[in-house]
Amino acid sequence: MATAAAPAERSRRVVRPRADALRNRERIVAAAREMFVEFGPEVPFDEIARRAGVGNATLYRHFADRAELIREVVCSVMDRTSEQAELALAEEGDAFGALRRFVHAAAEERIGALCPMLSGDFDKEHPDLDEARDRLEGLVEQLMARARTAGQLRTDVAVGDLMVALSQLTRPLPGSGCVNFDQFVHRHLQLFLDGLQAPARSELPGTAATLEDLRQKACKA
Amino acid sequence: MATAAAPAERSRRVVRPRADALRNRERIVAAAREMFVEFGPEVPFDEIARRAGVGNATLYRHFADRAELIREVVCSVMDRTSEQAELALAEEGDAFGALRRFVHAAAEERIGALCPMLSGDFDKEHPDLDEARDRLEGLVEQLMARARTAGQLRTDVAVGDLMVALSQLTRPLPGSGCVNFDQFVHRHLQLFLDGLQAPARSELPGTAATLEDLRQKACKA
DNA sequence: TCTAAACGGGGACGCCCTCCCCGGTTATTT
DNA sequence: AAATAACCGGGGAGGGCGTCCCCGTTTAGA
Repeated sequence: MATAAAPAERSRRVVRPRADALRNRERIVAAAREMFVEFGPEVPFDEIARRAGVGNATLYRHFADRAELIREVVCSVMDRTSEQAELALAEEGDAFGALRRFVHAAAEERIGALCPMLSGDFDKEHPDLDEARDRLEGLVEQLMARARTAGQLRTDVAVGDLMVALSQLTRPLPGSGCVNFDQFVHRHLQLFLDGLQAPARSELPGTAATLEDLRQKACKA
Repeated sequence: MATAAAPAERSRRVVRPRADALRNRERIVAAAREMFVEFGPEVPFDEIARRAGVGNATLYRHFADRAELIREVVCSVMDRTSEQAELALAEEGDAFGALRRFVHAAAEERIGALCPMLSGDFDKEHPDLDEARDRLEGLVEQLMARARTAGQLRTDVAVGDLMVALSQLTRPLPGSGCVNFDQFVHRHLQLFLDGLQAPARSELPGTAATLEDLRQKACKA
């Protein structure tokens, strides 16, 4: 019995994680996301642990250092955002309407919280990160391509333009979160989206960029 | 001799500031502005002093605490931005063109650096601050009113919308400044401005707000 | 019921920021 | 031009805070 290796045993690797351990890990990531959004990536680990309802030791047991936790949160947010993009692609008939829906949904996922994480000690080369970024970029590219093909999106913008502006506009104000700041965010996103519509009302300076360009530029800086 | 009070003595107050002291003060404010833009309001005083080319003691001699230095920098940036607004009002013929010119000029003044300063210990009630804010708001209101009257600006936006979005879009990425991030900023501002143009391409959620509303909301939070 | 993995919180270590002190330097006065 | 006093600069002590470990206790899993 005790040594009966079930067929599922292989998927458990060498040691199996306990059920509450997995649950705690998820709670930590969720709490970290909230704290990062509200106070930035420098928030003390102990505070994150308190928010998650676990001891600080548990946090250090799951994540070796801050960079690892940040990466986990970043990937998590990107994945959630990708899911929103897929929903928008699947459920929305109008091409530009899908883009609008995605943008507002991404704001709700607090994608702007990712911005402060691009600083400091943060391994931008991790494969998990590349995968999450590529997936998200591909989906957003699809959304934009459809709108562009439909003649609803101006032709001089790229994924990088949308994602950077989206991140910036949804970035939380540091310190105490403004009560109804969300309301403003969606107004600004709406205005920005109006600016993205075809026909273009002005000529843009510079050139469009992909997320890959941004990553390289960020590293180079 | 030593006690001979010259006629000009009255204008010198009790003690007269030395020439190099005044120069150092200006250099400190300028350096602080750069450092705040690049690293946020939590940047160490010693670093600011180093950038300014003065000793740290000189910095503490001129500013009692961090809040005082931050306030000085904030007022300085607002004043510079107000000057840009006046120039745009005076020199630009087209109403919306003046607005565009102001927005891009404000970005160059790094007005987005003000955002992180709204957090933490920061006396939002100081008269100098109120004065600078009122002046700037009045000028921007003029710019927007002219464009609105000319039928070039959508009617469902107010000063608060423009200033908050402007601050958000020009906020620097923390950590190492991205080399050609400026190029992106101006692209996004241009897109946002296109969304501000009349006729409105979509309906905005929520309601417009003035800077006064923002201040109260920020305090309330 | 038994075993061991996982948990939790208290506390020491170490870092960094703040602020003061004092010898040297520079602007101003006669 | 010399004297004087205000100002400057760098080094270092003090203090707060975040990180990380240790060990008694709890709880999932068999």
